Amino acid sequence: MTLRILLADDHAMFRSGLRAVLETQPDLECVAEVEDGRAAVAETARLLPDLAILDVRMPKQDGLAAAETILAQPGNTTRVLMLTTYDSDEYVYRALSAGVSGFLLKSLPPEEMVSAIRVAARGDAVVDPSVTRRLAARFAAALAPAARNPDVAPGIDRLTAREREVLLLVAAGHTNAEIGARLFVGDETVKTHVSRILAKLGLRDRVHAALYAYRYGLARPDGD
Amino acid sequence: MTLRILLADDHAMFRSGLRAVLETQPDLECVAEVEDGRAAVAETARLLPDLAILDVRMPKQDGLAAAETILAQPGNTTRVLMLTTYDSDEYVYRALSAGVSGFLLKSLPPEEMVSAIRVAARGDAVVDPSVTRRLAARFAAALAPAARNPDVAPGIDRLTAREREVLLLVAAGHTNAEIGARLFVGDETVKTHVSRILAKLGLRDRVHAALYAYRYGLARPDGD
DNA sequence: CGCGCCCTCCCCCGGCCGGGGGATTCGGTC
DNA sequence: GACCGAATCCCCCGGCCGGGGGAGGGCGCG
Repeated sequence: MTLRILLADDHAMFRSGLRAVLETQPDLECVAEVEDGRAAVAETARLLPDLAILDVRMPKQDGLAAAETILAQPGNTTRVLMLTTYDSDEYVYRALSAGVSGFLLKSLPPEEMVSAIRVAARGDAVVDPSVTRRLAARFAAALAPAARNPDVAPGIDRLTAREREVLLLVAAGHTNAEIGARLFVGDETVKTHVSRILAKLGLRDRVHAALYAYRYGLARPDGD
Repeated sequence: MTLRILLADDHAMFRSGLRAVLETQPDLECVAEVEDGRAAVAETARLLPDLAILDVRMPKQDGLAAAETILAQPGNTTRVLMLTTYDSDEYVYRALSAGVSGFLLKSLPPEEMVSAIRVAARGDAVVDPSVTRRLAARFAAALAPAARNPDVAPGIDRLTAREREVLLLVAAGHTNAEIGARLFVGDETVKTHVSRILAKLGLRDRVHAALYAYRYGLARPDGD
């Protein structure tokens, strides 16, 4: 089974270079090359590739916006790998929020690029080490205040780790299908999680679940 | 300049295997081997290695606690690489909060282990793809609100007084029928109001309407 | 008066949601 | 090995929800 890949970058030189790298691998097939974000979205919808490799900077629509559009499609199965020349905090946060499967620098050696593509295609995520470092620091900083939160949410300890994860996504306003796509599981599974959450916390529906999360500071309304 | 490394794992077999891998690299030197967390902390303090490779599960004190102790030392210069057999969310969060430079599965191929060691030693971070995936999901759900901007509710002025009233009740978690009962109108009427609210504000469903209300301070999660 | 806006109610319909089952796999525990 | 919890996926079904219509009545304004 070959991996069908879409390539989006405004530099023809870079595209052909990457394409050449892909062609060294018999199981990787480049099904489309586009040079702007809008075309990336359109071609992804048309060809349904397994993976879309998007440059952050592109004309008409940048790669971040394109990634958000693609990953927000109901029933989307295309994973997204973001590429950038220089890393930047905002880009990373926005990309991860959108649910991309990878965030890499263009300076990555070809063989590592290939392995990253395979990782992303199977649903795992790969982030450049220099980016991971700051991500980890940010994560640690944001986790510290959460640890010393006074008002403890009643019954939250009865939830499993996965259920808490789903609860936050519900609170962010996502549908079951979207949550499934973001967590790389079926929407049926998400339904089960949501049902258990509601039962364990004694809540009526997902709106109340969202209120619960906000009331006890587990989530913020502006954190989509 | 050689990298001085401390190895902590309770399985002698694994230690010798990893040590053998390290010895294939002229610039990597294993300065100590220990089999429990307490010894890892003590030897790190004594030998001041550049890198400590800690298994999560160890007798006396686990790798997480050891990492926290080591990294919390004032003036510490030893980076920490965590290893685990099976990944688990809590482990990762706790490890990253402590400030480790890497979190890898023991199943990692030797050559990748070596490259990860170099990444960690230079201060960047490396996280196993399967772990990164869930980390990204968690990040998207919980951390994104870090970069936010408060505003005046856009489009709120386009709502009629009645619609604003309904919006608050939706945000409080009421169903259309409940809102109808409270306002002494039919639930059909409430449906119309809700539809207009969603259309005017460009929102998708009542959950997003609730988020909108909280985000712009129109309502509070604890104010029913 | 005619017009527009708001509130109210109604019908159809497709889709998401939540409850009720059940099933499997995988770890961990006893 | 037996048992249990967690996570994943599956089916059925009734109900709420949201979109797209339509259709009255009240109220203010030119």
